[in-house]
Amino acid sequence: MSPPNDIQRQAELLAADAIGDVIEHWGFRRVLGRIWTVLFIAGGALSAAEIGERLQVSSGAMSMSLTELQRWGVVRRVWKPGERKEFFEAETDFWKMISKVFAERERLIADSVRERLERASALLEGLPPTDATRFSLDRVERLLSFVIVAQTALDGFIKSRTVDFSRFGDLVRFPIRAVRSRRGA
Amino acid sequence: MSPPNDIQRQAELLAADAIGDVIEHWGFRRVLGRIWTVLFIAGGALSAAEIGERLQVSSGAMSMSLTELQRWGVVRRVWKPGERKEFFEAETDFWKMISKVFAERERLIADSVRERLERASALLEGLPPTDATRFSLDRVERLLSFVIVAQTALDGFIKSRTVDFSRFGDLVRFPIRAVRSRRGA
DNA sequence: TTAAAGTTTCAAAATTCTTTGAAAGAACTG
DNA sequence: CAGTTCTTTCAAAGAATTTTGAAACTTTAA
Repeated sequence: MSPPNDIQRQAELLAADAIGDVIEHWGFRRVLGRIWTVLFIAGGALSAAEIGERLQVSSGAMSMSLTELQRWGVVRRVWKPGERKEFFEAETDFWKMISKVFAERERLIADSVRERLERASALLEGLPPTDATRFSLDRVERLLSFVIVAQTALDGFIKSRTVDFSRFGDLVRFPIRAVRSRRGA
Repeated sequence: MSPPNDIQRQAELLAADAIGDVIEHWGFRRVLGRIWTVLFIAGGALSAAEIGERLQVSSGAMSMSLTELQRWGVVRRVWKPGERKEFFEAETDFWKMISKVFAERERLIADSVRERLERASALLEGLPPTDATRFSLDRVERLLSFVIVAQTALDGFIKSRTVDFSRFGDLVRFPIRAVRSRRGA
């Protein structure tokens, strides 16, 4: 019979892999989810070496992954008195993590996407207005509106934990100017 | 001076790349977003060859990408009378696309994740109940609760276009049994 | 200051993902 | 039916991402 410790580790890995998959489906590296899960289940702070051993991850990868997890605000670095090495613990507030990750993600691409769509729109506006260019322009502006509406909705969600996307339909049904002017209201 | 067509194409590519980036940040291949965008801006149905030419994508990649886009329900295949080849057009209803994609994503991993977390939980329940195993068990059950709450919220969002994640805090504050039993209520 | 312990960096290796293009397969046409 | 056109498949190539591990760096303690 294997010592209880082994079974506990096995359960831990099973859970870590499951959450790793979830995290991967949302566009992060699987190992980030696995590390966070090990810390979350452990409860107490663990050293990088300890985590690396349990998950079979090299010291280099651990260092990089832990830095990244901290950037996303889902893992904290802590020091224990008398101990030389650094320890890490998981953030346990799910909402905090979700909102931070959403906010960070948005921040990373929002501006560049809007800037490019605006540039595309400007290019089309500079063209002689045929039916074809007017149509394309309308479509590009719909994309831009969508991006703005989605960003606004996401911001609201982060602030209030609540979203209502009912107005999304407007992006299909109404002339684009009407939708966009409503944004501030 | 370049003919207007070139500028229109340039604008199209600019927008396609921008939306490609958005889509990539949400875990899909960039080319899927680029193809959808070209179709969306074009409005009318285009052939695979036509799209491939505009985006510089091989016929093989086009075929695979278009199949995938159809699986996600964001592009439709259409036939034109008298034309031998197939044409494609973009779904334009943003909400339809978002909800379908969320639903499909969830379907793909939900069961396997829950099954593994339940297995981990069962393993820990089979262990002699020390403080350590009880703690780990609590944490694994919190993860399972979180996954269930998130899935329920996502399902609700897809149905009603509305989410309220206020209860998320419960996953941190309350004993886990209380949170999970509340689920049905 | 030196040694020890621990962490970070980064080039190379390994792995995974994506694309290509040729061949096979369908579907239509005369 | 044979030829033509178009689509799909898939093995190999290419690209991108991730991981490793050794060297460089940092911090602490004596």
